[in-house]
Amino acid sequence: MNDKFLKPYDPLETEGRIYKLWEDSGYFNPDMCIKDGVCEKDADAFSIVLPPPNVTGMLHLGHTAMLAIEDIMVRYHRMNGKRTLWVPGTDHAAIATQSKVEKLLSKEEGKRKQDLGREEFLKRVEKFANESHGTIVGQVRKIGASVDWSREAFTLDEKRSLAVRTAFKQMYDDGIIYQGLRIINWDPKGQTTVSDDEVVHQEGKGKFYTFRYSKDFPIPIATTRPETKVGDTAVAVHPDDPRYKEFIGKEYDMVFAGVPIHIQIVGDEAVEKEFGTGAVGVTPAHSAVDWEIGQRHNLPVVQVINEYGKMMVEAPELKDKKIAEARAIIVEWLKSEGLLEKEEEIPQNLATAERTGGIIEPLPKKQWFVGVNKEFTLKQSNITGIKSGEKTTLKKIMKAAVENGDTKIIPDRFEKIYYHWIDNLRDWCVSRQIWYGHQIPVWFCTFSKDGQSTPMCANPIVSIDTPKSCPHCGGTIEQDTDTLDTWFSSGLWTFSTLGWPHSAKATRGEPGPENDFANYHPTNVLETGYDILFFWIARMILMSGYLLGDVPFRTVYLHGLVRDAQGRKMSKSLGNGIDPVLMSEKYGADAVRLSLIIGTGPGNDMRLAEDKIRGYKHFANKIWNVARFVLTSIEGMDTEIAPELTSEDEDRLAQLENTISEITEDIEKYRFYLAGEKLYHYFWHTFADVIIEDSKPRLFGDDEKSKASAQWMLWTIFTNMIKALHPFMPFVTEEIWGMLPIQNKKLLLIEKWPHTTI
RNA sequence: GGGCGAUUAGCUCAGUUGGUAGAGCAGCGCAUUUACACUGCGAAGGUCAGGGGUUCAAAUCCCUUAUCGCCCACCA
Repeated sequence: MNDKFLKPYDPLETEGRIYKLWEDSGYFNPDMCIKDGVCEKDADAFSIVLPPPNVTGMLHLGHTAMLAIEDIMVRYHRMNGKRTLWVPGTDHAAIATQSKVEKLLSKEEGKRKQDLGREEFLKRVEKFANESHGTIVGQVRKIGASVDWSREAFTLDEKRSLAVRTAFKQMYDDGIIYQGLRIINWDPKGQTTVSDDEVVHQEGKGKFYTFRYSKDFPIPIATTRPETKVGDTAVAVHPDDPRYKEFIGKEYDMVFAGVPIHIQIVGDEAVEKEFGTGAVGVTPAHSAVDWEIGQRHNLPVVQVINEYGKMMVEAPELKDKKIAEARAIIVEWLKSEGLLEKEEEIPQNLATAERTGGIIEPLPKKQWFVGVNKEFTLKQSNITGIKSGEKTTLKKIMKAAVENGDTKIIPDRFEKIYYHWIDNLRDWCVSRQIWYGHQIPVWFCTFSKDGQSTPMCANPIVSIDTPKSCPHCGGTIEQDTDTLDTWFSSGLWTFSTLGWPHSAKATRGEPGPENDFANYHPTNVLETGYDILFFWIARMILMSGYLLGDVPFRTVYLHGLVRDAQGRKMSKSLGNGIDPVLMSEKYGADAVRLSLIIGTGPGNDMRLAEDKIRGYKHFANKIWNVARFVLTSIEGMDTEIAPELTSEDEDRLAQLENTISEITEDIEKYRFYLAGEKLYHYFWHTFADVIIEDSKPRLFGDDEKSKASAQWMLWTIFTNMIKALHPFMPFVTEEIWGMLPIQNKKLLLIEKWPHTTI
């Protein structure tokens, strides 16, 4: 027996070595598995893409949980002879990464990105992203994830960039992507637009002021934002409101807080008679609702707040004042003029930008949008309920994909949440005024003179390849300086990682990366946290549905958030984060994995304390000690030929079969927490505590037949359990497997999953 | 305003299609020429948040109340 068994199991010494063994074998790559007969060329596929971690830093326990769950599925299916592919990668995470580097730049060098210029700044971001990438792949290895590194992708690399430009062009040509002027969410801190989903509402209190523009104005209005009222161009009332009906159509000129305003009274159904004064001061430039009222009544748009959150009116007392200052000045003015009728405190949600925390300012801006209600013809459709060649919309596709069961979401309550999101979905603003990301593949033809550029040709040039000059007039062209929302490129992830658009016409069946798209798309499972259901999952269904007429994955498995022992979200500022790498080094990756699997169902948040991880370290050691005992007990036994078994041993093996078949079913039905718990419980409290203890007198007794039966029974249970435990605790099981006396042994990684007769 | 989830042992949580309540950690007692002290054995600990209903049978299904948490939403 190996001397190693004389000491307790040492994960630190073992894990790096074992991972290298796996990686060197090449069996994370399905092509290699086919080549060596681990699986058949025409075996069923099991494919999964790794949700690409952001290159903003390092992995946290949420990532570890994700890697553990996915690795369980992948190892299980690989052991079952499937053509198993797990594609790894990282996400450039546009805004998140850029703002991180901006912060570093300011902290370390006291510089702003403008001081460096776009090109130099982007070099810094790339350097940062590269370092972060190195950390991340190291962590992914440490956890034992059996991803195919030969297919690693990055959302901003050349191949993915081609996919992005191809998708953009097709959407533009179909009229789905358009440029439009409307109210967008402006983040003054990040100096960019953000999408509706990137706005986070924070509960707070606000003041609700009721006032009149002037003594002579007939209708009082109410607002939480007095500073925007200098941009009002109308007052809207309900058309049936007896109090105000008679004023509809009238116009007034006044000077409000030193700013001349022109107000017309309009009747609009959107106004609620019962709320406030029953009249709305309409500010088309600084409120999405008011913008729509403005559209309906052809109201002028007067912008009074700029991109820096400062007033842009001429009145000297307000000019260049910050929003908060302007508000105070205007409230003071209202008071001094005797125009303020009421001031109350009300609960109010503050809209902030997800990444920078900046307070969102609604502003009118010309941006690029993906139209979710725009009709187009879906040429080829595999989506149930949508026929090939039928006219449809992105919204309909997204809904049909889940409603008709082409994609299932686990737990299913999230399907309802998903539908609700789609029902409320508005056009997706995809352009960002940041530097890091996929630059929009649109060029404008301009004529430059004296530093002034004027547009020449009316239509922009949208192209996959960079055009040299304007194809219409031969003039010089400039690329749109904006970049795309990071979720645009992540939306393509399931197929951009598999070679689309190049390998879209590849031959099914022939192994090799050039045929990945045909061989592995749609993917089987997408496993990720429920917090990115809208950001990512919905966008993937959108992109895949539109570009391929297919779903991106058959099943979505959502895991919960990992919280600390007190139930708080782990964060740097709280200092309560548990570092997965540190934990792996202390207790072993197997223990960390198991602690994140057991005791947590899909979609539920979990609390994790270090004690739990320690508990599973003990389990790894228990497996180790059982291995030692079994190896000692079977010395001299023939592991090839079964002896005659006692009926008790037959029963024990039947119980093993039964347990494994339950575990198999649990894994198939995505109940990993149950499978893990059953493995743990059976191995420790049935096998070790009862079966092994009972076998001791027989092993050391004189009855040779009973001894042989006991040996065979112990050996059979042990080897099958090592296999069944492997997806959950890959390192310790592979290490033990390597020391077992078995003829023509392969890596446990590619051993067959224990099949049951049941 | 709408929707969702949670409430089970001191703590953290499981409990699959309803069939006598389970684990880890903590704690208590016992055991050291034992494969394993990163151990074993044993005991203790729960009117499954409250109330009502369906059922032969409810932690599980239905209704309701409470508390906590989350998500969505253009009440100015």
